[in-house]
This record gives sequence, structure tokens and C-alpha cells, in this order.
Amino acid sequence: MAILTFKLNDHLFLRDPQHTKLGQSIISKSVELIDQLGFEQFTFKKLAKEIDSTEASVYRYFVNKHRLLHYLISWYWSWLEYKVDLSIGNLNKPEDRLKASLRTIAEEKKYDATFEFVNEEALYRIVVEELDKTYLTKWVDNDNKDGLFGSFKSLCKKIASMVHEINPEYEFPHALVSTTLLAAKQQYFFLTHLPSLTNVKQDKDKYNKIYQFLESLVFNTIKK
Amino acid sequence: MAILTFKLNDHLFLRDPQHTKLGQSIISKSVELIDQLGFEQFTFKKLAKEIDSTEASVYRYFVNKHRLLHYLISWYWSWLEYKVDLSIGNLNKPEDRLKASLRTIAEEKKYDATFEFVNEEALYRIVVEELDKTYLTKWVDNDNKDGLFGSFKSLCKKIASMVHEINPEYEFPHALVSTTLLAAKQQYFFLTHLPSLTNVKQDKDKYNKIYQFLESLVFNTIKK
DNA sequence: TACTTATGATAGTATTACTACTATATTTGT
DNA sequence: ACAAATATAGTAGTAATACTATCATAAGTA
Repeated sequence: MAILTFKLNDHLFLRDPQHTKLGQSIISKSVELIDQLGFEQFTFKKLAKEIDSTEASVYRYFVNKHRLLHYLISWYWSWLEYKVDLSIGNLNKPEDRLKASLRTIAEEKKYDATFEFVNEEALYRIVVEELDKTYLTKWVDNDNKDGLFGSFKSLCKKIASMVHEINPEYEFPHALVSTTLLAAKQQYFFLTHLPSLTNVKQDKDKYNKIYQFLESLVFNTIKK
Repeated sequence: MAILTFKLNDHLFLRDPQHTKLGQSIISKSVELIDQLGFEQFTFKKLAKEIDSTEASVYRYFVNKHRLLHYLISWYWSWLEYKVDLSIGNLNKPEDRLKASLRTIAEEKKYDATFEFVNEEALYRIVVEELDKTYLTKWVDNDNKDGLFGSFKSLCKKIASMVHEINPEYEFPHALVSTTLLAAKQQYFFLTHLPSLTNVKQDKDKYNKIYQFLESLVFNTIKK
């Protein structure tokens, strides 16, 4: 069986964690721990203890925990783009491709056996709760120069081009798509923690409702 | 001259900073410092030094720096709602009231002499960069029980009711408004730091462009 | 004047986010 | 085959952070 890995930006890590046993356990255990504790309470010391290693060893893979978060989030966006590509399949009409993409963005994230050492359910919760912390810092501009936001930009660009195909006159395709990608996870957060900020209820149908919200938002906005 | 203050939730502070000289200097200096350093690099020790006081004294006003951030952000939303109320004035048609509100949300934030010890320009940059950190924590549910998000919810509710008036059949007024309020500051952040995620250029016209983006987003989405 | 409250000064603690250095295992060149 | 180079693991230490506790004093109030 072929092993599928994503080519992620070199600045995300010091030593590629996908290639070693220790690296893999850093990834899988940090997903678990950040999900449980939250990013602020998560430390390399706690991580090292869990994987029976040491702080210094973890530091050889990532300059700091912030860069590790970047790595996980980038991995997520690469994975999501891969899922979007699959969902688009052989659809020709840009409307259909855009709808399929929005479905993938809004749908429930389940464990994907293709990627052994990543728990996508937990990773999605990390994206929902911690994503914004990757760019809301005083180092954004440097991180951006290093290309750390490449995965997100790539997905954003891909979907914005569908929007552009549907209505070339619409002025804000990238703004609409970045807003939509963030709205998906925000509304998910709000329905679980701040329900008065959304109209999506906490029930079986929530992923479908988020999809409907996004679909009406995007398609009505770009309608000619 | 009458002094205008906002009635903010009691859980935001230990001692009301609006009522004392030290309290007021804590507010005005923390706005300046958080704007300069970013929330992570900001500490009560640095603040105390700047206002010629001590860490312990600052702790008598706020349990921790996170709660101080909550206070500043709540103050901002109360101020914005006050500005929205002013902008609505005697407009009758809900379409006009909604447009006026979106204008106020999108427009440049300038120093408001009504509130002496708050620099609204700096505070807006704090909102842009730090807002999400008030709710993206493991304490959201408790903070929400304590009513710390009241100011934001109040504004969201007010604007959602305009949406509802315009189109009572639209299913997601609160989701649309919370998305819009957050999109305004996100797009502002993107145009300054991650320009490929937006179509709004860094120029004189940016506030107007953000308004146009929001207007088309909201009005097209809720059109019958 | 007595009493309460606000502020200041000082010290102390556990934890965090690292850095520096040493030890060992593995790979590589000849 | 074997020494040298290199990758990786482990130990120890440090400055800063986010507090808490205690005592003294100043200022406003009954």
C-alpha cells in the first residue's frame, strides 16, 4: 500500500516528523493533548512525558509549540484540500464543484484511515478552537514570509477560482471564500458554546444546516 | 458636562476601574501596551511599571490579564452599539437601519473625545488582533455563564432583528450577523497582513470597500 | 477621632519556555 | 572492518511569567 503524505513547508519544522517514529508520536500525541488541554495549557514537557521522551527531543523537531500548531493546522488544510479534490471528482459545472467543496468544508470530520497517526476528529476540534492563534500574533508577517500559511491560501485560491468562474464580475471572491472557510468553524464553535450567536441547533442535522447557511451565503452573494 | 460610562457586567472586574484614578490609568495604559506588545507579551508587571504602580495593585482590579482583555473588548462592543444607535437615528425602514449599522461596523474607528481614557483607534486594533482569544479558551462556558459576552450578544441581537424585519423567512439571521461582525475585522486583518486572502486593497478606500463587501454579503443573502 | 478602604512595598512559588551541554546510538567513508 | 562523523536522546539549569501572601501606610468617611 502506498503511503500518502503531504508536502508541507520546510519552515514548519526543524526535522520532518513524518519520517521518524518519535516524530510520528509527537504528531499524534500532540493532537490528543491540545484537544484535551487547549493550546495554552499544552506544553512540550507534558507532551514529552506522555510519549516517554524529553522536552529537548521535542524541541529538535519544532522550534516551539506555536510552530507545532502551525504544522498541525497546515496539515489539516492540506488534508481538506485533498478531500475537496476528491469530492469535486469529475464534476464539470463550477456551480457543482463549488457546492461539493462547501459540502466537504461543512461536513462532519471523521477519522481517515489513510493517515494513520492523525486523528482527524480531534484535529478538527483543534482547528475550530485554535486556528486563529496561528495568525493573530505579532509574528504574522514573518510567518507569512516563511510561507506558513501556504496550505490555507492554496485552498482559498482554489475555491475563489470557482466563484470567479461562476460570476467573473463579482468583486470579492477571495474575501468571500476566506470569510466562508472561517464562518464554517465559527458557527460550529458558536452552536456548541455560544448558541445565541447562531441559528444552528446542536443536533444530528447541524452539519447539514451549516452547509445550507454557507450555500445560501455564497450563492446568493455571487448571483448575477 | 455629563459623563457617559457603560454599564458593564460585574464579573469583568473586581473593582470598577472607571471609578478611580488608578483604574482609569490601568485601562488607558493597557490599551496602549496590548496594542504595542500584543496580548501574549503583555504582562501586569510591565503595565504596573508604566503606570508607576505595582503588580499587586493591578490584581486588585482584574483577576488576570485575560479578564482585563474581556473588559476592554466588552467596552468596545458597548461603544460600537452606542455608535450604531446614533447612526440609526430616526431612520424608519429596516433596510436603511441595517445599512447604517453596517457602515458603522465597517468604518474607520477614530478617537472619541466622549470617552477620555480610551483610545478607540488602538482599541480597534486590539479587537482585530485579540478578540477571538476571549472566547477561544477552555473557560468559554463558564465565562458565558458569567455573562462576559453580553455586549457582543446584545449588538448581534439588535442587528439580527433588523435582518428578521427585512425578511422574516430567512433562517439564519444570528449566524449571518455574527459572521458579518467577525468578517469585518478579519478582512481588515487580512488586508494588512495576508492580502491574498481578501480583495480589499490597503488604501484610502479600504473602509468603504469593506462596507461594500459586507453590504452585498448581507443584502444578497437575505433577499427574498 | 476612629474606622474602613485603597494602594504600595516586598517577598515568595510553581510553572513555562526555553538553552547548553553530555551521552549514546547509528550511519558513512575508506 | 573500523574510525569518524552525525543523528538523536537525556540531564541540568535559567529568566520570565502568573500569580499569592503579608504588612505598612495613606486617604477618605461616619
